[in-house]
Amino acid sequence: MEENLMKMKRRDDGGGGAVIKKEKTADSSSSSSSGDEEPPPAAAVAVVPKVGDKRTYCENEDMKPSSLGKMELSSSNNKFSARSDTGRTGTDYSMASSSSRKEQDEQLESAKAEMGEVREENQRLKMYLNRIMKDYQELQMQFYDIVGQDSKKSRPPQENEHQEQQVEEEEPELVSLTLGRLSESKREDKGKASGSRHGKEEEMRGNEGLSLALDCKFEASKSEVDDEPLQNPSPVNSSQEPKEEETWPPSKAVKTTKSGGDDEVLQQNPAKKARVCVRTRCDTPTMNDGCQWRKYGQKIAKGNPCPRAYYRCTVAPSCPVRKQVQRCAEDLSILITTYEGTHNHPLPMSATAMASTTCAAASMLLSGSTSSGGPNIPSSASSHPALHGLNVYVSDNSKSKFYLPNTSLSSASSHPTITLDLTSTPSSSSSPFPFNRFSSAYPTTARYNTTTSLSFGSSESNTVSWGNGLLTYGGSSQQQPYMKSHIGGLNITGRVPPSTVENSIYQSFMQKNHQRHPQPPLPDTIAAATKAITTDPNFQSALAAALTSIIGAGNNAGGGGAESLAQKLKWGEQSFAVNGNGCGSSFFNKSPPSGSQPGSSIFLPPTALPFSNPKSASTSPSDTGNHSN
DNA sequence: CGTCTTTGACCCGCGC
DNA sequence: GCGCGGGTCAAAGACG
Repeated sequence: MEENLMKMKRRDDGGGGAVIKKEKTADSSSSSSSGDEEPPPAAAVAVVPKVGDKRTYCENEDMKPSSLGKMELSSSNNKFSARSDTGRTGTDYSMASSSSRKEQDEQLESAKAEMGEVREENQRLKMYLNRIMKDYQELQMQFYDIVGQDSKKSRPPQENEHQEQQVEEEEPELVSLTLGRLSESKREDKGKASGSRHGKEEEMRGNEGLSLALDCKFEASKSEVDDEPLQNPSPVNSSQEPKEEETWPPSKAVKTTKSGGDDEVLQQNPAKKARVCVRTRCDTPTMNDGCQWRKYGQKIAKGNPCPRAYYRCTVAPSCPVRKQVQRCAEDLSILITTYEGTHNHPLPMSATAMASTTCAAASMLLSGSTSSGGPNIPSSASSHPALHGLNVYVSDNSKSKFYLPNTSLSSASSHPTITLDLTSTPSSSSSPFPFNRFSSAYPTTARYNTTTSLSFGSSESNTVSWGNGLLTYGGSSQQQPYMKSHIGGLNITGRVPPSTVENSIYQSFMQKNHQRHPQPPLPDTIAAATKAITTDPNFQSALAAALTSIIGAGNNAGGGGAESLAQKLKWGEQSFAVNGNGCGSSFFNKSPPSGSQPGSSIFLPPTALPFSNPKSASTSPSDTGNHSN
């Protein structure tokens, strides 16, 4: 046993560099291949006239450039298509004889009508955006309030032996999240201020419009500053690790690792081996979550033809974190990643988002399971908006059926598992809409269905670390208009006055889309969740991850309307370097060439799923298609 | 040559 | 107690 551990350590030590190297290679390759993944904008672009394209429109006197601009902003391809035809018709009739006057007038009228519609839509969209902005600002303010309160609460020292309780109580308080990554300079500052959480927050607050500092009290005190956490594990954002370590006692690691800490944890709470299951849409073998993983096994689980791959975290030699990666049997495009354990090392910037999310989920799970007392943890799931905006299911394998219909992770041990459904599309439904994701496949637990879909990792076209999760709803690029609603959905997650958001965002969404997606977004659930947001600090980390992901998407936004939207989403966050520098370079260090996907950078079509590129297998390379056993 | 992935074998827990 | 299935190990091959 000891021998093996040492062996492993040696291998892990050496493996890290190689993995990184490989990852970089993968990045470059993927980024270069982004063009291939580019959504066929031909149709959309060809149809959508540019503002300056007067040849198309200006012959029609009623087509004003300003209106055209708005039209373009609305990014409604279908409508553009219609209007484009109209424009061409206008060209024709300018050469027509006066006998066709009536016909021209009719066309003109229809064009005007369309313009009116478009304007209205633009107005609505602008309103949405404004609301989003306002909501965000309010949320930010409340967040700061919460952070302030938490920091005060966390002061009282609890040095008793019951770390489990302590952690569960303190964990939310330990989190100080940074929404939106920092520029290089900011990172430096951050590092310098690692010991002073409040100072850092204030600093960021002052300098950046969007800042929730990821930090951990435990770690911050003992950790050093490092801008390159990968190479030198002295943490800039090491927040998750200590928390997770205490809240997610790794089952196997406890067995194999003789360290006292783990034993302690195990003894304290042997039954609680929380797992966080993340469902994502990903074409690639694994989702790039920013960590380095080494595959150590693969098995075909019963009920799922797709093999399950087992990975160990190799960022640190002794890191007990493991993850299982498996394709969903129902929808092979869905990747199910189950994290178990806690990083005992600083994480790369790109990995903090996922870690914080999973940490929040685990915290939510554990705290809920302890407090609610029910094995199914309904109260936990329903009362924890921590991951609202993601679909969250909580299951305790000891009782309830694991949410994955064809997967049973429960047999080995009692693993309370929380599932973050980051797939925006139903696995089996033809509808690409997240609202429709109520399916029998998830029978057990509360679900927060929102419009938010956080797609982790990098895509072949948008090669980014997971932290650069892209906001996508899994639809085609032609569904871009919905994007705004999705963003609204996210805002709902952080929105404190729920009624406003629900009414504004969801209503708007439903107004626009309920024809195609008649299923309501469970307003009660949303209301409860949003209401609980104000009281649950766990939300912070999930929100951080979510917003970070979205902002990362904005960072990747190439241009056009998406870019402007993304820029607005930055909320004044200047440190998001569009070119992939600064925070973008670190956290979203794999930004694709901007403009490669005009007007749709945020909205990756399903063909360009924002996940790890196959070559980035370094993080978890093996193709799960390989079968063994 | 060193490292990583693959994969068959083994271990262990759980249910019957 | 036995079988099943999940999880892990470790030798061998692959890869850079």
